[in-house]
Amino acid sequence: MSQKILLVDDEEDILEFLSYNLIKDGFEILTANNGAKGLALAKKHKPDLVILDVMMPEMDGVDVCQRLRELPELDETLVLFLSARAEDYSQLAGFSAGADDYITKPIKPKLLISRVNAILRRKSRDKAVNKIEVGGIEIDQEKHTISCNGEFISLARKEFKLLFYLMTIPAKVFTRKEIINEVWKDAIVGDRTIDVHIRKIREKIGDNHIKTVKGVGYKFDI
Amino acid sequence: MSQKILLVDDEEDILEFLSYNLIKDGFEILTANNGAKGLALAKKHKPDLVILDVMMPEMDGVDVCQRLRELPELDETLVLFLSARAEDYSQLAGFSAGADDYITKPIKPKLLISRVNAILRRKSRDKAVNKIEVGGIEIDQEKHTISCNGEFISLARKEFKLLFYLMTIPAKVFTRKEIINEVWKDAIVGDRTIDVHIRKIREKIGDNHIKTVKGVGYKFDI
DNA sequence: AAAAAATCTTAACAATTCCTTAACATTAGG
DNA sequence: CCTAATGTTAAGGAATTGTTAAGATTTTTT
Repeated sequence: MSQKILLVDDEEDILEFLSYNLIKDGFEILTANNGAKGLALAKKHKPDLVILDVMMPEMDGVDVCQRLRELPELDETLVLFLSARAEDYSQLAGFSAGADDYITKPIKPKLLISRVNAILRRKSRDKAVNKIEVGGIEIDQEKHTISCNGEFISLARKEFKLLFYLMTIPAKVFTRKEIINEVWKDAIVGDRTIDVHIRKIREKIGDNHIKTVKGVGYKFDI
Repeated sequence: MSQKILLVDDEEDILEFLSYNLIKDGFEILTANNGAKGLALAKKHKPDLVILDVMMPEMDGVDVCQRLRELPELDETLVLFLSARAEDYSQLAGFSAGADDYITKPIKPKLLISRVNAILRRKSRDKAVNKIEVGGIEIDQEKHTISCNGEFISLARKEFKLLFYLMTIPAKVFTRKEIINEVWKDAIVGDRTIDVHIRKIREKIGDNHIKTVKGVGYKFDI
């Protein structure tokens, strides 16, 4: 499974140069020659990493990064800045905009590749924590999968989020309020909505794992 | 009641950046730009959490943490390290010095906030009284279960509330009035209602634990 | 961009569990 | 032994959750 990288730079030369080097190293590459296009591509393809030039006309790298960070669906995406020199502005502004790393031009291929690899490796390591296994059921947030005694089951987004939340503290009863706050951060939904999702999860993983505590909430148990 | 966080870092930029993000999330913030000041502030204000930069001139984060841990009045205080990279040194030394968590730079606001919330939530959960064990019977409010010699028994909501209340002070006789006030805060109910619930609890956990004190009330005993 | 598919939410109704009560039985304590 | 307090039981009603299908919404495919 190769990793997707989005390159955003206004200079075509640099795009080509970066693409060439990264493709050679086995990455899947998307490119955009301005910030707006970059944002659109990021939304669509959810790359693992975005490499952003700080200096671009109209929407600069820092702007793009800030906009990216506002999108909840891209909270897994990493950002690496390219800055003309190691100056204060780009480092600090980029940093507080949520950059994960930066490299300075002129770009040396070897350094670029090793930096990109390092940052992506770090990501996958941080995420390794997001695996929970309880009583024969394993849920993996990174891969977005559950396996039930070795058999893989596909859950929809909300179903997954709900089950994952219940599994974070096995046997704890989560109140409907807690569930709504965590799983439906964005919207306001009726009470029956939770039930329906619980039902679907039970349909898929079996009735014995999610228990109803009437008047209180639900819990995941063996 | 907002929670207090003390930030200790020699870089003013980072202090500002962290302050900004944490204040936005409703925390009360104290800052210090070196280890000694940090220690002094910690003693004075007893923050809930101290966020420590590992790398600081003179007294580094690990030192500060060790000194903090020697102060009995701060045994409730949690420590989170900031380390430049995820290197072995900072992780290992930090944890053996008594750190509760660490995050690596560059710091992402969302990750920081969620880590901080997680760690403080963990603290308040551990502290809350939600488990009582008396004479082989354990009642767990979080899990909403009672286990009687290792065997789990399910209680309905009112039954649970009533038993939990009686168990809060073992051997104390609770009057009917007290029970009504605590368990039936909302509604007005007849006297027989209590009896019926007591009966159901006895049916489930055995007759030997809840004793009737005629004319006064009930008590939980071994 | 349109169409198709998958997902999410809701509303209505069904099923279940829980709570309360009333009526009557039993018991403890004077 | 008498009486007030508590125990017991079953039944109805209340509250909560389960289920289903249909209409929105979102995502994916064409």
